[in-house]
Amino acid sequence: MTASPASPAETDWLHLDRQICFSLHAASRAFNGVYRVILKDLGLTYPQYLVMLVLWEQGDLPVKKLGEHLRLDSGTLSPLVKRLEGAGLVRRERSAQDERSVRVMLTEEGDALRERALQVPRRIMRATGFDLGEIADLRERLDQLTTALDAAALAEAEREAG
Amino acid sequence: MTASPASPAETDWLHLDRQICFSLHAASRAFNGVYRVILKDLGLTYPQYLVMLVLWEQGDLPVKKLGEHLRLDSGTLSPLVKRLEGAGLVRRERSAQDERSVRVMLTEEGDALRERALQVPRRIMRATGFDLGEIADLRERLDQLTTALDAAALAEAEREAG
DNA sequence: CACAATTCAGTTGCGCACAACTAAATGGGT
DNA sequence: ACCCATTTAGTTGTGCGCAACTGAATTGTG
Repeated sequence: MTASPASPAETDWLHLDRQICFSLHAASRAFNGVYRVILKDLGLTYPQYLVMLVLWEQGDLPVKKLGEHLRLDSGTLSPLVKRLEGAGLVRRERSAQDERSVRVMLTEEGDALRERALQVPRRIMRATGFDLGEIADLRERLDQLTTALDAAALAEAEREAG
Repeated sequence: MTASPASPAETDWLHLDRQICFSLHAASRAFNGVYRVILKDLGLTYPQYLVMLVLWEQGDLPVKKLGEHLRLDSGTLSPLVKRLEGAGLVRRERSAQDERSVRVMLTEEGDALRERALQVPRRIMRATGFDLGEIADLRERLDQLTTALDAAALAEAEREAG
């Protein structure tokens, strides 16, 4: 078999793919792991923390809007919000104007948790070992990747349907 | 509380954190989504594909070694491998030398699937819109991140225990 | 040799992600 | 006014990830 330095041989693509998807998969889980440890103090999981961050920043929101901010659907959010409600951090209230809509509102306790959460981001930053610039750069790449991937997934899905 | 213009005010950290963890979370799910669509042809999920990639590359392996390659424990791997076995892609065989160990081996069908999987990496590459160099660069950053995060999670866990 | 500690696979329980579905409320078109 | 498509939450089922545990086999130590 001859060497092909320009583009990898057919077979090597799988090896490459293994490296790439493993890296992202592992990074995501590692991130999740650090958040899990740090958030244990607050009694939150990582996705629950994401929901709380949105509520602290945006104020009360209907489930639908929450889902748009986080790209999560009701299948994920409904039980998650229910657990936050069980923890006393959040109330749910069906809208009077539109009875389909359910507004998720911070309780006093949920609002108070924000103070304790203020320490989280710096502990995460320290854990990454990255500075602000590196994080911003990584974030930009990831967002770029996400945009491209979402578009591609849509195209693939349509290729199948249409 | 005095203002500190050099670094963001206490409150802004949460906003920043929201952006960062959302970006990684979203990228991971977007990646997963593209793989899901593309792998549907092969009848594999994304983590199942990862396992198959390792087996195609390394040959038969005990569950333990599989877990080391993928950083997954038996709680995740046992049922996953069982499903691969159910799909006829893999056999499990308890080692004669060490009866604790279970060897995961490709069936003929599992080995044959490799041919059809060869098309996957390039479809993924196309979906990302990145070239080889950009992907390699991103991969390097992610690995760097994972290493730092794993070390930090360990340190946090030890801080708690000790 | 005997006994304790360790290793390995598997199970259970919980939470998340997502597809597919249900049910109720709303809004538009005729 | 009526019907129908759409919107919004929620439920169900499947699979992954991880912690905590069980049970069997192996290894190390006295």
